[in-house]
Amino acid sequence: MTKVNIKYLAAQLNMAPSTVSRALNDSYEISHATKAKVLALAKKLNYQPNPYARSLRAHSSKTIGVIIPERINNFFSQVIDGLESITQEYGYHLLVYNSHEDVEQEKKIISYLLGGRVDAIVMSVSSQTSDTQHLAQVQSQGIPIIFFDRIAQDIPTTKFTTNDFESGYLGTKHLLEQGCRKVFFLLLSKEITIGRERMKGYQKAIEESDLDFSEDWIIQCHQDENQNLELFKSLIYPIHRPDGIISSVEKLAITAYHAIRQTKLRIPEDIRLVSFSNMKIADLLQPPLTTISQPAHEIGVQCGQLLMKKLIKKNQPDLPNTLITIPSTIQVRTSSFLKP
Amino acid sequence: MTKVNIKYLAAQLNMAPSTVSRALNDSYEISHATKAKVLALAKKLNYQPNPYARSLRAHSSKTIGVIIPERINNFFSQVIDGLESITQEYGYHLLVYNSHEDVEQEKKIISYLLGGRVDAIVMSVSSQTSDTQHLAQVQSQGIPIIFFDRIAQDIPTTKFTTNDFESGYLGTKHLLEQGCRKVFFLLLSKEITIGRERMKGYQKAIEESDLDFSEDWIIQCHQDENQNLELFKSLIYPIHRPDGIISSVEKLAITAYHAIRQTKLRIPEDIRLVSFSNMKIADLLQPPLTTISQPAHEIGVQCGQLLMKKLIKKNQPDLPNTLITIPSTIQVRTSSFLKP
DNA sequence: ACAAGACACGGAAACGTTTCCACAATTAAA
DNA sequence: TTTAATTGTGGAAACGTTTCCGTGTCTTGT
Repeated sequence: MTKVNIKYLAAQLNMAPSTVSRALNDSYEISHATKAKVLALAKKLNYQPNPYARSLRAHSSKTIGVIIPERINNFFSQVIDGLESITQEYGYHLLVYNSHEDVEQEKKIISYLLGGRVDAIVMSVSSQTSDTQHLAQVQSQGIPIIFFDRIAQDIPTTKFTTNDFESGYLGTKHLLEQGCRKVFFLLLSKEITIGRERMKGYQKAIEESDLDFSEDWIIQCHQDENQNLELFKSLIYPIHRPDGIISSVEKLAITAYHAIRQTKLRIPEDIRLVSFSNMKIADLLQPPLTTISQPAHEIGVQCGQLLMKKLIKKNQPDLPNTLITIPSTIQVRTSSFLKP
Repeated sequence: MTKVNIKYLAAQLNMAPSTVSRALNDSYEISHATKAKVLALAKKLNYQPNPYARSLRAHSSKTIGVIIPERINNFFSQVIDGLESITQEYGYHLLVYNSHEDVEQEKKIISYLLGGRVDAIVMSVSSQTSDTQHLAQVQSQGIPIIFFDRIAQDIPTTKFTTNDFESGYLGTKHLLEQGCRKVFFLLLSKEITIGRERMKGYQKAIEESDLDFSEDWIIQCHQDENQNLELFKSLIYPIHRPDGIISSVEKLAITAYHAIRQTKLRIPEDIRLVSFSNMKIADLLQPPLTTISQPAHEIGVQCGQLLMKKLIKKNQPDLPNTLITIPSTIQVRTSSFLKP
């Protein structure tokens, strides 16, 4: 039960701690014989180096902080899986936090992470985040930060998104081609960039059509699911209801399904629906949901690769201030498609 | 850009590092005047204590390791959310790992975690895990470990599960009541405890009936989805196909939906289906899926509470070797229910 | 045979905290 | 007034690594 550390090994072997350390790290200045002895004892006693002593000494924690706005969401889980697939190869660990779409929570997490607990941060900002001062502070401490999906535009670093504008455009275009004359756009929050980009794509598609767009076609939704349900029901009940809906996030599409079902309307006969979503089982829904799905795993992988390149070697340049776009794919299913 | 640490603060204030440290920790032996001065400068220079120096000194990392067999799964995400809701109150951090249902991966993760990187481990074992020697080693190092859902029975510690036996029994009973005469049980792996428990419940329900059970009603599934799909199609194609299926995990139920759809059979008319699942949108499936769903968030919360009680105070007793059961709830939907 | 380098290892400092121990200065008790 | 206790602070050690610097023993070339 006594902790087996380098000093203990050294004492057992009648060697200096420095020699043991070097042997364990396979240093060139240690003879094969000594290395063998050290490694044998280390294995026998099941020596495990203390990561904190190491971190303290090396000023690097081999840990990456990941902040996501919600955990119960396939998209984020896939991104983290992708990220982990890269980072674990290099012996990095993932500290994962859920901001619950709450800026205050986000700030709190960031403040935990300052002070060297992580070597870098990978995050998707909360939908409430407009002021990015707390994020700028991360950079000023010299901690690399990468944004994905929901990015903070004014922080100079690498950001990964999908082709949100284009996808919003294509998704809307698709609805118009199906004969929709009144297409609503479900927006989670004006703050988040992807919402805005997707909305702009939507707006462009609408502008190119001959429909007389009205501002109230863009639905600002709440965080609360029940509020959204009531809102949607009120929107689709009247005679002026939409015949098409494009949802910028999966959660809202789910609620839309519920609302439409409760009002006894039919998808796609009465209302056609398209949603951004990374749901695996979109094809099992009633009816199967037309999705615009993001290459989540790939995003995670690319975040990981970029980060490892930066962290593994010393004196690497800062992460370039660029926006990397990985295209989404639209998968047309029954929810938007009326067979002739 | 020079790191602001305690020594630096002390130099600026013309005090000893020990005084500064005590002031920051609000020690009773420091005067109010000094505390005020120190705190003011610390705030001004945005001092952040180095967590690794602290951990090294205190032999505690304020970090908990979480190991799950898959990330893209609502159940595990909910558990982690519940766990985090407790641990973050106490300033604990979560290091999350995905074992991808692979024992070797699991062992590797465990070995990372030994050596003090985490103060405790919360995990659900992989479906391949039968030998638990690597898990026993964790305890021998004095690191508390808690299992949930998929537990390692022979490790003496607290384990959280749901009433798997009972749920398996009730789910099967429900199918029998719907008139099923041949009910298959989908098993992910014989190794995992919950699979076994659920299966035993199934077996009891079958035994109590007048059906002539055959061992091949229990379907050992693969890890690979496509293999399962082919397997299921071969099982439901012949005339001796089942008229009821109970799936011990969500993933297999999804594949069963696909298989049944591809063979042009109907749920529930031809085959009635029940599954253990924490899917949020079971009611939106075609047809809505009858689920036995676990109180995932609550499991996480209870893991967290137990762990915090153990970790916050010194010299707490070991975690009791008990099995805590939190009941699942069955939600009957169309997939298993034939309206008269 | 002797200087010069290579080789193998030991000693000690450093990373940033916390805490044990010591010690003045002040206050309370005798 | 002397002694004892209290209060506020400083010095230094310790946590477990890694690494800088030093040093002694061998080899090698001249």
